[in-house]
Amino acid sequence: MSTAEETAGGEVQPWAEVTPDAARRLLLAAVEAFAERGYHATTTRDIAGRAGMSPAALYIHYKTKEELLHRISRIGHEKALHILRTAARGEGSPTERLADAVSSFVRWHAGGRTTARVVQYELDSLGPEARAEIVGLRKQVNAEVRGIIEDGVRTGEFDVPDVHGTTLAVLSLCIDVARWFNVNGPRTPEEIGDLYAGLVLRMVGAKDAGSRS
Amino acid sequence: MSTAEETAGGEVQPWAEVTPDAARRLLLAAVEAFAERGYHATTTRDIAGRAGMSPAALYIHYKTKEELLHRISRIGHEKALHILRTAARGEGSPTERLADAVSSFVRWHAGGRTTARVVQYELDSLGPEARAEIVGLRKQVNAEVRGIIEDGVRTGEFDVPDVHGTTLAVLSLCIDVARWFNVNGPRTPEEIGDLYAGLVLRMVGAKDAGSRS
DNA sequence: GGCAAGGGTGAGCGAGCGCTTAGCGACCTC
DNA sequence: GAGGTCGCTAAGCGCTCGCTCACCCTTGCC
Repeated sequence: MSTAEETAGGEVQPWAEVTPDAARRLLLAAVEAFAERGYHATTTRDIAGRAGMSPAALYIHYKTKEELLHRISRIGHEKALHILRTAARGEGSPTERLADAVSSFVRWHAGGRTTARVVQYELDSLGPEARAEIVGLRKQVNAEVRGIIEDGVRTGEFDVPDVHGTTLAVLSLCIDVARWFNVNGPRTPEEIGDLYAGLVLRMVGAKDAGSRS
Repeated sequence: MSTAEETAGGEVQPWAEVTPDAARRLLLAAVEAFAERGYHATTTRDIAGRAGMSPAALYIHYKTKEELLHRISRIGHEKALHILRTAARGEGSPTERLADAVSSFVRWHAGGRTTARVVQYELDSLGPEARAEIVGLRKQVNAEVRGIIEDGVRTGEFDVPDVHGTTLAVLSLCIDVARWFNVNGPRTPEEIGDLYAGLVLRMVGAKDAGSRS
């Protein structure tokens, strides 16, 4: 299930699209710093320092500190949406597709916790226009999950009295992994993904929820 | 289920213990500001302004800005722990106690979203000693929930292969309510609490999970 | 009335912030 | 080898930050 973008350490590196090299190094440094201390507590001097550059170098590649966060947030959300779409629009029953979606979404939040933290928790640090764009992406994320659940209800595989509320809860459960997951903890992203897929199948009342590991 | 501390607006006001009055007004202003913009993005001038005071007034009642966050975080965690303890150590079957714990815990996160946001998401803004103290409280919170689940497994009411992982997931689900809950949204804290209690009973494989609203 | 005590204010300190500007060296073109 | 371009740096601007300090007003006690 792991893609070519994953390193041995498990951290996803989907930043190949960012060029030139110096801009990518700055963006990576910003992701680390934002994840560790939060957007507002991070200084441009810190970002530039982590990238091995002077503070002024940042402004050659990015207009403002906020543009850095915006770029990170957009790329991250697009990646998350892509992961969910792949699972949601794949073949298989709604049960299989929901399990696939949850486990891969959770793996992304755990394995790429650094990025996921920035993506999920620094939304409010964006300005109004940037936030509006990101909110649009989040609605698409929501729609993908709701789509699978609706499919399962239609086929009779799921028993879900409140589709909207349950969709919200499922996504919420996955997203919060980025808050508590610890790389040095006892569980791998894969283990959390499997555990959560099973829990979510139970939440939607899937017929064979118990039969999965 | 609502306590005397709840106002008509649904926002909990457990700050009666903070005296004198000026100190409480400052703390309340800080809770609002931290919840809206985050600890690091909030200025002491903003806090004092919301409380109708000059910037210097803050330092009569609190040594630093961080002490404000520490006090808020401790009081909030103690309140959350008290809510969970009341449900966990009440009478009734594990199923009833778990449903009670989840619904009241969720109600607190939704209804007192302002406070809950600060309590749950600004932990990393505390210094090492203050954070260590709060982490201790969080472990007690975790233990209460795990205790109920273990009871349910023992009586055979629950079917939980991974007690620690499921405990983590249940708490995570409840806590994340503080991130997304919207006071102007379509659902009341009570509705979310009931919905989540039902979902959690399904997660632990409770026998009568489906029979609850 | 005298006066200490405590809650409050206006002004401002030193530091660090996001960001700008002038200029430098490596490289390409001809 | 002269000149232009690009990526980058050293220095620093204007501003706001957390926090302090000298002073003031109200209150209660004798």
